[in-house]
Amino acid sequence: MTEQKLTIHNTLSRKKEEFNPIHPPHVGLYVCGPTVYGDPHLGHARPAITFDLLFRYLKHLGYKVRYVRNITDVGHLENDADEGDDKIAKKARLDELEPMEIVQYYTLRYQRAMDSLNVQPPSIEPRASGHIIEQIELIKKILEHGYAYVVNGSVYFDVEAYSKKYQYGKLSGRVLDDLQANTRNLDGQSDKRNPFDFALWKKAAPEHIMRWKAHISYKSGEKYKNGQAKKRSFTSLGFPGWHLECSAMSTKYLGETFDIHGGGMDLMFPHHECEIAQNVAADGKEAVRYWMHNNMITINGQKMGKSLGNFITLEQLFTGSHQLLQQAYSPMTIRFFILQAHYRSTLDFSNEALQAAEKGMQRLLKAVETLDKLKPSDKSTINVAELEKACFDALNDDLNSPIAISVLFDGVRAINSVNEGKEQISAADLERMKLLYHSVVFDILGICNEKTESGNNQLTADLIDFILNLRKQAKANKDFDTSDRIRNELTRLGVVVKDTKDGFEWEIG
RNA sequence: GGUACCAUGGCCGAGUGGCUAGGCAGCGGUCUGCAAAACCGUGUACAGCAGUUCGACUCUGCUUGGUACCUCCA
Repeated sequence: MTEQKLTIHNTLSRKKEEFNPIHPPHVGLYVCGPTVYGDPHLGHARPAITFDLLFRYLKHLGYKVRYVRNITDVGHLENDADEGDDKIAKKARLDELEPMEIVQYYTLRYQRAMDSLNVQPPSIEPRASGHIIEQIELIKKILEHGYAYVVNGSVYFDVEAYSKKYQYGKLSGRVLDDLQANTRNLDGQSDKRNPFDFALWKKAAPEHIMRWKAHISYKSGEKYKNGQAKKRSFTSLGFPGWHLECSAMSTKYLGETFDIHGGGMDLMFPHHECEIAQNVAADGKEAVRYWMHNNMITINGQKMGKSLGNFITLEQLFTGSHQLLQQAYSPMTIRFFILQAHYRSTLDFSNEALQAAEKGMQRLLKAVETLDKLKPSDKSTINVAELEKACFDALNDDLNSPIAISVLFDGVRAINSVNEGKEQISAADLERMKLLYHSVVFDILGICNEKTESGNNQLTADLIDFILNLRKQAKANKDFDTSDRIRNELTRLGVVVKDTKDGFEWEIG
């Protein structure tokens, strides 16, 4: 369909690169999912929708994609100090619930929100807690290769040792010396040799409610006099470090090397940096070919984040129940809003911007409906091929959805002009146009028409049609008192009446 | 403090060394009993200063302002 190939921006090289999968037609895609200890918010929607677009587009291009998006349900600490709390354990303690109750509750809330945003479920959605064994195996390998050390039952990654051979910080552009100088050291509390070391396994205090027994035996670097490697072993009741889960699960489901790893830009350091280090330390090679990072959503120019307390949950957005919101915004409005900005730009939230997105999307969807009503002519005065090319060129250019959408809007004007008889379209071009809009709008951008599915059943629809036909009669008889009364009453009941050339339209608003 | 990034018309938001992105709002028009809706048309903006260039919003330097990461965050 297109001559141009898909290029994607690789964070590693900071350049757009042509996308070539390792084992075509298969593509392995891993994206960092949520830590399920709170309601999903607008920030969660961005990576989900960004990588949903990628997922959908790769499939459109004919690739067979295995998309893995994890659920973090253990190991994500409140802070990096040794006394750091596990987020889920903490929430569980506060609410007097089993940690897995918290996990279950928020996982379902997340999935439901993603569903309403028309985000397709990933192929595999693994949980960290279900992969403790894999994570312990990984720790063992890293210990045997000499890039980790054991202190008081906890295991830490030895960044300094790793840096002698490999470049720690290459993804985020950080230099070890800077890290050394600038990392906060919480005085004396730490078992770590260096403040920038990170935990692979944390020994848990007895009151810690989420912990697993790890029995780790490994060949240490030390040797007996006869040359045999000394074996060491220890048992520790604890839990895995946050960064470990993604390394373990991506390797398990996508292999030691795979194509694309995505996530929010805020995860670049330290999370993804640590992930690279863990994979290299364990297997001697980097796992990921292309790193993709979406930018943040801002609110009044400031990052929206859980820790900043300025986030809006998706439910609040859908229902309009937040002091910053002037109205409710439908899931599709949110989706369209996010797609109207490029995924690597920050996107500023405002009521005005969301309202603009809402109206724009309605215009686009209306035109897609109009497309089905168009009458073909002998020839075309509009260039569908050019439109199509511009649209796919944009998508191929690092998923430039805002440009693709702007091209679609050019087409909207053409569609409306044909409808008004100002332009003409041939039967073949009309088919091509329909195919283009259906595949780009519905399949790739994943926009669906929400209007039709609101709770109005057939009886209601028939009744409203009946009443409006009475009004139409009244109008024909110039009985405007009656016609206005009907319109006003329907408006009061929430039915928006729109007069058209040959009759009326209505919708429940 | 260190390291990045950004600065575009009323708002959101693309992009480029010379040729109008797009959406929303506004304005003008078509339609209409009125209104609404819908549709059509319409806007030369690119933080400031200096430099490179035939030509810069786009390249370079400086200034100012802002943001992010360095601690958990999508």
